[in-house]
Amino acid sequence: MKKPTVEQPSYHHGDLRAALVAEGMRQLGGEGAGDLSLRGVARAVGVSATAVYRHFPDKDALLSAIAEEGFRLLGQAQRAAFGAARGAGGRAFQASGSAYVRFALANPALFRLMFARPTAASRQSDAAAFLRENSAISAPPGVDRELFALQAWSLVHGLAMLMLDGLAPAEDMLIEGVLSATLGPDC
Amino acid sequence: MKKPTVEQPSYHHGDLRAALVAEGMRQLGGEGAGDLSLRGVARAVGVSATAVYRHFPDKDALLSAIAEEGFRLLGQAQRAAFGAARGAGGRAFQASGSAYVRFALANPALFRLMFARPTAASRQSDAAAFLRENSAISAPPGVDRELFALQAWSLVHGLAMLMLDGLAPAEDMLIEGVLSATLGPDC
DNA sequence: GCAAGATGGTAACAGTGTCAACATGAAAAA
DNA sequence: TTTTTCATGTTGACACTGTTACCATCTTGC
Repeated sequence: MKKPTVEQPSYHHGDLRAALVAEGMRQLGGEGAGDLSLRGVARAVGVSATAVYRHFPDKDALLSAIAEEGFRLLGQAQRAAFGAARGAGGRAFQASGSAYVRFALANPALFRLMFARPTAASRQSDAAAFLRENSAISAPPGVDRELFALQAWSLVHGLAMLMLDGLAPAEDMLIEGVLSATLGPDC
Repeated sequence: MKKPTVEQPSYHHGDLRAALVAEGMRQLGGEGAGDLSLRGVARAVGVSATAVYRHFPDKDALLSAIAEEGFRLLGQAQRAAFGAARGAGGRAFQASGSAYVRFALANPALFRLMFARPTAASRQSDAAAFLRENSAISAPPGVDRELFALQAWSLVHGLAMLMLDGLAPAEDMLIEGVLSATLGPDC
């Protein structure tokens, strides 16, 4: 019996876990509103609400998985921006910071979700690790590198949050202005 | 008929709106968990769930009122720290920033609530106004004051959020370190 | 004193997260 | 191949939530 590569409704879904995470990302995508419901994503995937519990112990676990995927994408965006700017010969670290903020603005609901959970402060390591590495590279000589990293992270994270909340206008020029003022012209 | 100053159960509550906001603050207080329920605060106040709707059009309005009160307290804490530090002769602006972060750490749930609503980016003016005023005073000469204000705000807000999320250890020394590094030794 | 409006309560509805019990199908054991 | 086992998906139910329509009570201006 051949494996059906086309969509063919069957009792077993195949890879429900991935589908749930993907659908969750989709519902949060764009300018999407705040909270998604477990039943909602299950419905969208075409599966019963309780089927989710075969793959996640509870709703929070599903949200955490989605957040994790978000952190993966964020790290990826940062790396891409860093590489591109370094290739073009300048301000690579600042470029990665700017990518951080732009990612938040492009995926507001996802970004909020990623940081709105006191639980599970473990798996953010991807984005965090990137920041630490590259801040070590980009730190001005003579300053504590850990401190510089935290400072840079605080700056971009705070700016992203404030813009998301509408407390600062979400303009690209403003992002560059704030970042270059702190990170210095040679980052 | 004299007005009873002691607690005496009566059909009409007296000042239910204020009581609801107060109870909401109380439930969010301390290390308190995430979200509070409309029915929950109503129950705690000793009133029916639907009585809330005589004072707030919906749950979001109640949360907004609580958030507003939070902003009032935050501004108050900042002002106090600023005044005290100036009296003691130094680093007043940095002190207000440090107060910002410490407020967030002392009231995690409230702080999250305050900034977790895309709606109503209007009434934060209290804390925001304070920041603008005093950053104008404290800005180093020759830099855009609006930009300096936003930069400072981003830094403290980001630091507060990261510490709340457990992505940076919530240590007082670290706060001072991050703030003094950016705001300069003469703020 | 009385009508009117502000403030409170009850009952109900749709929607949610979650659990227990059952159904199905695919892979392991015979 | 047949059988057993186990991961995966379903149905039904429960307690809880925000919200609405309607009824009860108190306060107050005439």
